[in-house]
Amino acid sequence: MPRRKTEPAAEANRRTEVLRAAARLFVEKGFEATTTRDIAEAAGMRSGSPFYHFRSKLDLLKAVILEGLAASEARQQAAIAGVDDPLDRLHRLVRAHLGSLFEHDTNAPLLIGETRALDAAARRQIAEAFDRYQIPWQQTLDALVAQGTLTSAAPPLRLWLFGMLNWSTHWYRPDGAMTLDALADSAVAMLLGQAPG
Amino acid sequence: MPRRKTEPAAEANRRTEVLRAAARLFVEKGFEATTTRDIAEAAGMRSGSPFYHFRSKLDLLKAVILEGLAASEARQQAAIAGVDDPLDRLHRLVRAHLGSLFEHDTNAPLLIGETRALDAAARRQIAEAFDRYQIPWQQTLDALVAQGTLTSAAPPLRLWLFGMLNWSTHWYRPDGAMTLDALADSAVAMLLGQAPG
DNA sequence: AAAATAACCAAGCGCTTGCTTGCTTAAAAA
DNA sequence: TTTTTAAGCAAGCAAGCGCTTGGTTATTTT
Repeated sequence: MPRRKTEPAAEANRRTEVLRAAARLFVEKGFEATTTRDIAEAAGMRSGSPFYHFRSKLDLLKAVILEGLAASEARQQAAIAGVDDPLDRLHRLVRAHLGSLFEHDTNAPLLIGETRALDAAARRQIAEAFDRYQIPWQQTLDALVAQGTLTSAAPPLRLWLFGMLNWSTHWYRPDGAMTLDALADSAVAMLLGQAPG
Repeated sequence: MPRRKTEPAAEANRRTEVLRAAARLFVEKGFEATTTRDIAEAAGMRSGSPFYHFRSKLDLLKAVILEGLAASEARQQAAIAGVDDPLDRLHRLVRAHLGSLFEHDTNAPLLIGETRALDAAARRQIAEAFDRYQIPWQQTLDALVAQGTLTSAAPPLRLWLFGMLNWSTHWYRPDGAMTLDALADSAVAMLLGQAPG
């Protein structure tokens, strides 16, 4: 029984609510520290009910990461569509990524560390999705080299960049003095060697 | 009964073996996913024995992080002792930090994320230790600004740098083609804006 | 030699965990 | 109107969890 008789047929899948609750808790407390009871309660259900929508807790983790990553990818595509200038593109990529980390409710990149718990097949699938996500980054870095703004775009550069952005979740607070735009500016300046505008 | 009658009085504290085993497992599988039985087995004990040396699993985590951090600090001090040139100092700081991440057996920086599990008092204590660890970094960055090698050393710069190094644990493999020295070179080059030597 | 201590082991307690099973009911399909 | 389906709930099971307790033995101290 759908626990609400009102709202005729509109409301979207209840599965999504479980997914969102799980994503938030996984990020907040970590995968292992989050119980399926926590998730059920956060979604307003009884303890066994999430298992109607997901076969196992691991399955739920996999879905959280993959669907969250897909959302970040969509956000990324929207941010750079039609933008040709490489520096502008880079800035938008950085800003969109930080947005996925701090603004969105399903921030997948944070959960890379939790993939430990998954089996090899799931890990490979997630790694492939991450690789796809990073393709526009490498292309943009290459373009910056071609126009002389950067001197080299060997693969480690992209990984350094990606890493420094992801780690910012350990120190940046969105409600602090620094805006997300300023954070993005700072990151780009760091990459370009503090050559200020 | 100390399980070995040989080795008269030499062998160091058995506590240390528990600590090391815990450190390795916490890094490998994460704090929550590691059971006290895992730790006991890795140290060659029965399941309850670690609790002779540590009051609780959380206490063990705290000790792993604090003592690991102290070891990294010692390594850091040894690396920069008597070195005056700022760029040389920076390079040594970076190299020593990567060494703590990949070579040492108790690599504390990786466990920052696991402090979630600890109470506020322990977290504060660890944060203070981390702040101490970062003091030489900020000093060196300031010196690089003073000599004109960097244009700015505002606090985010140090955090970006620290973050990109720490995140390298997600992609760098010490047994791969790239040596740790080369990795350190690459990181410094990234910070200086790819101005190659 | 006697007493104290350090460093465990063997056994298990109470609780939490992921997950299952059988039932129920609102809504949709026939 | 009857039947089927989607979406749960109530209850609980077996395994695993952190941790305790009471004893045991090699070593150290007195």
